[in-house]
Amino acid sequence: MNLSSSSGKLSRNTLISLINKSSTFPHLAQTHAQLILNGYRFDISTITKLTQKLFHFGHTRHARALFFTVPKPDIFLFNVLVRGFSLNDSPSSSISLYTHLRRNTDLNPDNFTYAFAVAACSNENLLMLLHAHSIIDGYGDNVFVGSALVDLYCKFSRVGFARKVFDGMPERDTVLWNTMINGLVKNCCFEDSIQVFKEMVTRGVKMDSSTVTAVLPAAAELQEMRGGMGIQCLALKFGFHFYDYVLTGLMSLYSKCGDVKTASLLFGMIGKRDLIAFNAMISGFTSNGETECSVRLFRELLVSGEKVSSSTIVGLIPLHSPFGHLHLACSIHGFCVKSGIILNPTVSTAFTAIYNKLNEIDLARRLFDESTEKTVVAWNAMISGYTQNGLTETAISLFQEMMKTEFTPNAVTITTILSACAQLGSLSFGKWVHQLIKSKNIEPNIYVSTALIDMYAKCGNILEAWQLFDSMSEKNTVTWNTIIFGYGLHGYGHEALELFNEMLHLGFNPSSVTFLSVLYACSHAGLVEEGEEVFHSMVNKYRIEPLTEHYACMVDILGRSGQLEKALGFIKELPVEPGPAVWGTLLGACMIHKDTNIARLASERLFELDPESVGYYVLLSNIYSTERNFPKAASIRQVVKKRKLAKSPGCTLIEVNGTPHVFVSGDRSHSHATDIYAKLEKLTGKMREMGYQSETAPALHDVEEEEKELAFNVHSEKLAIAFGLITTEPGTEIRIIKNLRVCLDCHTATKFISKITERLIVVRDANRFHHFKDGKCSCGDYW
DNA sequence: CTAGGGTTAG
Repeated sequence: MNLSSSSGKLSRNTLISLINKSSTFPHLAQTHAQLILNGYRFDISTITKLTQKLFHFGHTRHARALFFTVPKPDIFLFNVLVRGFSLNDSPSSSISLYTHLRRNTDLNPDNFTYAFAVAACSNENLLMLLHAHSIIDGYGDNVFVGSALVDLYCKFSRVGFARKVFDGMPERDTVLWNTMINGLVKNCCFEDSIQVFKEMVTRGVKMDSSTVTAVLPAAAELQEMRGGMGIQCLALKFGFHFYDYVLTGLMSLYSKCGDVKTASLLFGMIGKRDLIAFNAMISGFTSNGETECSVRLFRELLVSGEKVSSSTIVGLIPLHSPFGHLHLACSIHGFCVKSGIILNPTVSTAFTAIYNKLNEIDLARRLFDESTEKTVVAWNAMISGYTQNGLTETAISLFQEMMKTEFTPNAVTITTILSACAQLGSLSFGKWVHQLIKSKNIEPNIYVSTALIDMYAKCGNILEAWQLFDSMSEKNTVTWNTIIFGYGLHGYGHEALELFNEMLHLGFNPSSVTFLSVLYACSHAGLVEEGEEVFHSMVNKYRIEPLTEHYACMVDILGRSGQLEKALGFIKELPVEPGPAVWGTLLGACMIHKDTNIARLASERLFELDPESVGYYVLLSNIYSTERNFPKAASIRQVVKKRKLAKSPGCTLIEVNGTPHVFVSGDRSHSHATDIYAKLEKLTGKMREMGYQSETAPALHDVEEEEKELAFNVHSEKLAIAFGLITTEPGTEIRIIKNLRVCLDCHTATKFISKITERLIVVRDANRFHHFKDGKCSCGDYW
């Protein structure tokens, strides 16, 4: 059509319709010319429409120029401009225009102005200022303004403010509810978002598919299948059309909750599957162990020519599969390198984590060292890798290296390092970390507190552990498990049982580990009936299937109390094949009660099941020694020698003024060696006067003394105690850590020493804690 | 609507 040739005047409506129909910028420019020719260049409604369309085509500069030709713009035109700038990546222009409007015109901003200007805020202060203005001008109650405020406060992570605005609104429409739910989800307040959603449903507010799309990720994140299905049912009831977005959200929910079957069904229903849908499905398959499916889907994605994102890669890494996926992880890694996919910190950390889980620490470390862009998360992954693999010293030194960088440890770092600390038993370092938490203002969340409790318990300070536990406002099952285990570790069986009952009373769900901790506590305190009762309730009431560890604990409880036949009967009736842990426990019990027949039976099974382990050989040879069958005992030791099975040497650690000192059996290398031996000699004299005799009976457990001739050697434990006595003030408590179990002689000797020197001596051996005080030990000679 | 690191376990 040729507009310029038309002779008659065009009406305003015709022009507006022409503007609306313009599909390209040149077309629109032509319409603009028509508009001028027809005398509408100052007609504000026509100009406004034109401005809107200009913004639509992204011609911000033209729109701005046009605006300044209008002599007396009205508030509507201003609003279009404020909105237009902010939609076209120029939110600062929106704000300047708003300022101009307030300062230089007589116009009053309206609800649209505020809604649009709020959306253009680039920082929190500005937002608050506009919030205040809107209230002053009487638009504080407007839903449009309210929605914008809620949205922006959430974007600046000010969930509390957003919530205040939301709660204060006298009327709320669907968009406002959606905005609130969406904002909460984006800020990881999943419970709250579901709460708001439920309130919305209860109040009968009309939902739409955006509501569903917004709330589904929260259900998925909480792995709340029931909640998620409720949402789905509601959506069905309200008869929504299941848009691809909703389907993707639902699929992702099922995928995260482990129902990949339903997820893949939904995946098939999605009309146009985008990358996000693929990623969710791939990661669902992977975390469910169906790695072939995820790889297949990944191939499909590659073939379709779609781009692959870093989420795709992270979703492919079989982080949650148990073991044996090293090959897969390596090939995905190889694929990334080959196809030039940049390992961003997230992807790189995911690889580090899987290598750590597969005990491929060196591979993980190489990746960590190579990554140019380290993050706190990467440091944490590496430190936790060392901790999980028992390399506690390396973990701590890497942590110290991190402290020298610009990275500050966060709650996760602290949790990990506390776990390392607990393994190591270093109370002084643990206390230092505790101080660090306070001084660096690290968020004392449940992980940190639980790790602290564990650290104090394992480093010997059960009182501090209890006080921390007692002061915690929020506890979970793991927290309870930790304190129960701690009490068991220190031999306080009755207290552990009391805590267990309190936990149940408060409605916490006991886990498999809970029962392990309780049974463990029973075995350390000789609570046979209680142990049997707990085991029974675990199986029959709580329907928790016992693991080998639970069985071993039961064997320990029965065996220690002398009911060896009963223990053997228990083993024979096990529904599973008993492993070395079970037989080993029985063997240990035989040692205490000197039952050579059952011991022989147990050790035969052990030599079959676990020929590499030395401890059992030592135990059996000790049993023969008890029977004074020395040739047999010696021949067993020969087997150990022949097979070059090394037994870890006994050593003991003591910290004095924060410095660790390590002693081995018969150690003379220490700079204070002369003083230490002199002190021991003096003590032994006093002990003899009080009735002490060296215990000649063989060691009960896997202790230091291996050969008869080593009997002259002083065990590392006594050396450490003597050193502690001469280097600390009288009355100071002495804490030592042994890598093996305490032998009978040392146990008796330590009791005497605690009496003579009036010291509290706390010993952590390979198995538990002993508190020696006034000639008695907290274990009641039952260990 | 998709993605990385953390606490308990004879």
